[in-house]
Amino acid sequence: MSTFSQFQLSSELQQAVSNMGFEEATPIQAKAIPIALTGKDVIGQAQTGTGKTTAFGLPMIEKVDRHDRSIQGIVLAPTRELAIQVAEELNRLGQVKGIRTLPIYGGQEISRQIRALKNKPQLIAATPGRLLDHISRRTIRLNQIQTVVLDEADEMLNMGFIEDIEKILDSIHSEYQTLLFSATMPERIRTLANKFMNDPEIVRVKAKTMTVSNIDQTYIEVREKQKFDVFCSLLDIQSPELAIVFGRTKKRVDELVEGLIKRGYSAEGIHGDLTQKKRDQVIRMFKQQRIDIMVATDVAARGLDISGVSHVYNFDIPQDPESYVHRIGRTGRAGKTGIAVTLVTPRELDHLKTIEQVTRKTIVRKPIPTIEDVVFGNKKATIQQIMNTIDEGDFQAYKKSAENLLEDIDSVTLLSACLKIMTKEPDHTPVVLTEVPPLHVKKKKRFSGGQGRRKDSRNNQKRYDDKPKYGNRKRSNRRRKNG
DNA sequence: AAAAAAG
Repeated sequence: MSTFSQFQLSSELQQAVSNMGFEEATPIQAKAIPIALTGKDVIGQAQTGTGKTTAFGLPMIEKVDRHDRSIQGIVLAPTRELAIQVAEELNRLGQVKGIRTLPIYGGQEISRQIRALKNKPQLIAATPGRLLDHISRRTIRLNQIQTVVLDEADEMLNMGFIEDIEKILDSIHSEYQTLLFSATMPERIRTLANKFMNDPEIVRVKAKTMTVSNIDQTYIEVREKQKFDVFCSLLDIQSPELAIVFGRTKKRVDELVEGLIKRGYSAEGIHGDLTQKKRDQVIRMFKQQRIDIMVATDVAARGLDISGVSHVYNFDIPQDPESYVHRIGRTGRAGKTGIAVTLVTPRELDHLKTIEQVTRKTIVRKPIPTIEDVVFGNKKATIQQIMNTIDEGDFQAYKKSAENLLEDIDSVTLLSACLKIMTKEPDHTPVVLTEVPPLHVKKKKRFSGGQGRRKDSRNNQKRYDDKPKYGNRKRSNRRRKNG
């Protein structure tokens, strides 16, 4: 068990760490920080939510020369939200030493960023595309770079950023230290490391500390058409403080938000087709708990660290096990237990088994909640509301009426009536969601008949006639013959 | 097949 005081950190950074309330280092921090402080390149294999930002942030900030007002370190991240979050965290860590970090990402007015750059931040947290833009405009110069961090490198690879990253690294001419963090180590990442890193030391954190240990994982089998109603029942029963709901597509997210609002929940959606302004605003509102449900595509699956997320709902089961781990990792943070519920249609059950195998954790089946469960849940929520009001006090104005009422009616009858009016009836406002096609899980490649894929229209026409997209199984079995 | 990211 390591504490931050064991690291060779300057007193300023020790102060910064204790200001943030950190004492014990997480495993990745314990392993990566001492090595990174010596100036060596580090490859850290760790999931999100393991305290990576601090792991690379402290060594990076330690090296910054505060009297030099040029950019001395960059962090590259796969999504805009992540870049913003990393910048916030680095700003907190660097505050005592007076080191500032600027987030640089697409979708925000570039002129605004250029103005902000005039304030001379020493560190930058960026998405690759916009950083390249700045480099070509010469609004960002990378001739004093001491440290480069590649955060979520495998995700940046998946999103096709590797070329951009190489361009960025090629344009740095100073001598710098590289810290690379990645949950997995595919070949392409190793190649990148070989090409750009200098005898890196690899540190691994066992998959066990993969953050899912303190998350209560369950699933409910539902038919597609029931999903929305079942989901609303869940919300009523569990009354989450702060919940993230994941949908499979952007359209789906929009429809879910609309449906939830129709039923009186306070929800907002976030996905890549919204303006960056809107995205920033939704994240902010959610963090301030001005909305308690955030509906998202996988844009919010990785890395986002929002304190107090009590529940994660997979309205649609995620494509791959890795995405599952990332999504549910948004809850159960900072030592608290989180709750993750996944809605699964019958034909997705196999896929759920695959996820279980990969995460090596049983996902417990729960029955579809009954009306009674919902009524009970609503009653409980009402009682909680009353308790909260009592805690807050400030109901002097009602006491006289209460006393008058109690003269004629006994307290149990009176309170029962109050509970009755306050308790929300299950809402049945019809909400129609566009069905998402059933998840097409990748299977082992089968002998394709040697034809390969043809793109000419004649062939397309034929395929269309032969294999209706969602035809029933018997039919397609009968027709599987030309192998 | 979907999502993300430069405009």
